[in-house]
Amino acid sequence: MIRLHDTRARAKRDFVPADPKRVTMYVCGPTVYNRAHIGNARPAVVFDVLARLLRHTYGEKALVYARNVTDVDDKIIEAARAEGVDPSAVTRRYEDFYLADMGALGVRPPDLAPRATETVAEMATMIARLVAAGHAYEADGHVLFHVPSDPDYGALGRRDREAMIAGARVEVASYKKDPADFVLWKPSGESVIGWDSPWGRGRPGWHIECSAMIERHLGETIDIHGGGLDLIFPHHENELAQSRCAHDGAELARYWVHNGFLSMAGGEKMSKSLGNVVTVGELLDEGHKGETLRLALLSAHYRQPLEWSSQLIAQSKATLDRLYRSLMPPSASGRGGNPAPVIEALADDLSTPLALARLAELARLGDVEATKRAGALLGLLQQDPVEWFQGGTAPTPDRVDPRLREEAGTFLDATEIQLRIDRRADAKKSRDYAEADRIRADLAAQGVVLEDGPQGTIWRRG
RNA sequence: GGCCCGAUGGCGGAGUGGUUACGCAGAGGACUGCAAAUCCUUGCACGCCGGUUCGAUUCCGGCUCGGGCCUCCA
Repeated sequence: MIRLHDTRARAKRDFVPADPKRVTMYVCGPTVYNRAHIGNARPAVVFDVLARLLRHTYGEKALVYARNVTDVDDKIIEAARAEGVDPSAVTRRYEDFYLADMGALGVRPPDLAPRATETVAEMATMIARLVAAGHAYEADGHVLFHVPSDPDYGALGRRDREAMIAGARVEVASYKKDPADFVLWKPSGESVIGWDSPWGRGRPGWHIECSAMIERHLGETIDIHGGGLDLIFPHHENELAQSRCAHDGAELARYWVHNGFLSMAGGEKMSKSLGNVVTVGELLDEGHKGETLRLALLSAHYRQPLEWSSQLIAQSKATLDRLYRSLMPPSASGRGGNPAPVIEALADDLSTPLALARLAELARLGDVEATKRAGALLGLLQQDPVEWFQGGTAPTPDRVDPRLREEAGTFLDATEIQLRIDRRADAKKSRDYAEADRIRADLAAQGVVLEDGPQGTIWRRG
């Protein structure tokens, strides 16, 4: 039995899908106008683990997991204008980057990755339905959702109307009937991306995108809706209201799951507007492996804040070294093969810290089979251990930060390293320890660590 | 101002009404030409003040501190 913390109930609930043969999950994906930062990667990794757990529980084919791509948005329009290119050039580029970055973190592509621009017709249909039902109105070229028409509005974020209006940081547009009303459709000028509609040429508001994509690809009511904590209000609140009002009261999602934030040193939230972000691409270019970053993201429970630091990365690397070492002969005994303790930890609201502790225990026992199977649920430990320790490609000049280029020039390939190990073995045989130590220190300076074992010398990249 | 979340050792992070996981880092030992890795041993914590209780880190109340949201945000 899987238990999940449901934001609406503010409590852990037993997860019971509407149809165990077709479990549906939707997670808000990226707005593609720049590179993803490591904070953006947290939901992708967290819900990837949840998807793996659901597939393990209900069957590989039983889960339909959709993660959208928001490819029409004012920031995209701005970015395209600044570059003097078509918005689609911007969105295609950053969608590709996103998939590559997430792939590096071991995130499997979702079953569906619908784009907003390919779902505009469905959005218009849903908007028209809301207008006809009296939940939305046209004003000054816009179509707005009328919040007072929905008595249940505000249940997800647990806030009442007065609080929302009192706390509003944004000036209320004069054409709104009610200060809380939000945009479903907005007009596009001639030079701006737009679609023809009953309300004139325009483009969709942000919230309606997800509602329409969910309706089209997953249905009126889905099992799990996921995303970052900050999306609860207004994004998910609005999504929920639109969908429920367009679907005769049918709930949009049966469980709402939200991940907490990453912070930078000092505990401050990592965000683009604060400018304290580090992108996944930068971290990879610094030589950190995607799997290390993934483990770092999973080291805290998904609802807890996680402070991102170089120490966290270093510790994650050390942990993976230890885990991978347990998979190598001769420590590998391969007995048992039961990953249940890890799976049980994940089933309890995705407790990755407890799961990782139990994974370490399996590794310590030398239970290779169980360690690998449990690792698969977490998206870890699926490489060949030798590849983990010795893998790495010579950085090419265009990929490397200029500050690192000098070091990059000294990258040693496996053949060269073996040559030096052989030379050191000769030196040791003739008891020339000074020369042996010099070779070892020289390699260490270039990031290659030697270990003398009973089977001879093995090496790894530190 | 309103709403919400959190506070466990040097660090990360579980869990529990009574003996407080685990990992990293630290210390000592074994092993090693010396290291590294590994193994063994080991020190270190439940924000503050009350209450309930035989007993509270755990339950309740208050406080302090930190974080998030309040229509850009994962």
